[in-house]
Amino acid sequence: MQTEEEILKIKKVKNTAVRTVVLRHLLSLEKAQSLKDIENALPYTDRSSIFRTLKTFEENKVIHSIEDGSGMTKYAVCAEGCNCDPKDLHYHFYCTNCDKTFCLFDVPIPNIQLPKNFKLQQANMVVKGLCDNCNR
Amino acid sequence: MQTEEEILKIKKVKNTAVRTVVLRHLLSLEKAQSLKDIENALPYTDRSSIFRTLKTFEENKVIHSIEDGSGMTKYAVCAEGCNCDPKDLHYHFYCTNCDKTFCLFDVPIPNIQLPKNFKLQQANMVVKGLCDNCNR
DNA sequence: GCATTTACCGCAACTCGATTGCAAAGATTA
DNA sequence: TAATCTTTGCAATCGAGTTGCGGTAAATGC
Ligand SMILES: [Mn+2]
Ligand SMILES: [Mn+2]
Ligand SMILES: [Zn+2]
Ligand SMILES: [Zn+2]
Repeated sequence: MQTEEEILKIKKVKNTAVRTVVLRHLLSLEKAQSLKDIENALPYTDRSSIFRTLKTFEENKVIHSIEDGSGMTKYAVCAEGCNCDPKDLHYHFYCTNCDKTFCLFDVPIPNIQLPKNFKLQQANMVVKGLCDNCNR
Repeated sequence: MQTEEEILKIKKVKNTAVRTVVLRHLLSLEKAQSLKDIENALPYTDRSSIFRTLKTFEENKVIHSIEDGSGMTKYAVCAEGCNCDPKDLHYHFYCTNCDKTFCLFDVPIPNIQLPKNFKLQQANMVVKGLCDNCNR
């Protein structure tokens, strides 16, 4: 597991206090976080600073965003070597019981046979249901 | 192709003026529509009435909603026989050039091998890229 | 080191899609 | 018809996201 500093260095994002604390927070949780989640967890850091940090992170592929249908965009740290290309596509799971959203890095995404002449650039794949913890 | 009246009858939704015109509008376009799209297209119908109509339609599986990442929820009429179950899952395509979002009913969704003890209920699968019209 | 430029941060205000309270109008039932 | 339930339109509100701006800090040039 890389440290915040290593990640920011690799992705060529300048290290600042806010960026370090936001990235550290995202790394510390397996669950994708919303802006509000982060804001609540880091009460001394301003919302707009967190917001701009997330934008910067996303532009530089430190994190990727997930639209899970909850009304709030969630953010998760990219896997090592991720370039946010089609090859880095993976499912996300949203648990309808515990509200947890996370990356399913280990579930293979099959080839998507788009209609003739369509070009794939990106995807937002959210699978919804019960996580192992809630399905008992 | 079923008429509005037939669809509402099958789905056991009472037929009203607003419902008929909203459903007719959705049926007339192949592209998924946002609340604002519909509002603009039906200037004499109130936004909140359209909003509540869409909620009613969704609850009764007349339509389904799509979070395409554009910031506005889009709505599309369910296919005949659709129950909004996992078996009715299909991809949606969002064209990053022309902003058109639509159902890919003909692209098969492969089995998703969720981790052990996870239960699939629903999914929001949005593939993004260039549609055939924009990819030239 | 010191002045200048650039980037980042915090605060407050604002945008805009979504949602709700409420009363009037319409439909259904007794 | 009278009572009841549903739908509709209007206005207000909510809330996630976004932006303007002035202050602070970091980087750059001399
Ligand atoms: Mn992910
Ligand atoms: Mn669809
Ligand atoms: Zn769960
Ligand atoms: Zn297009």
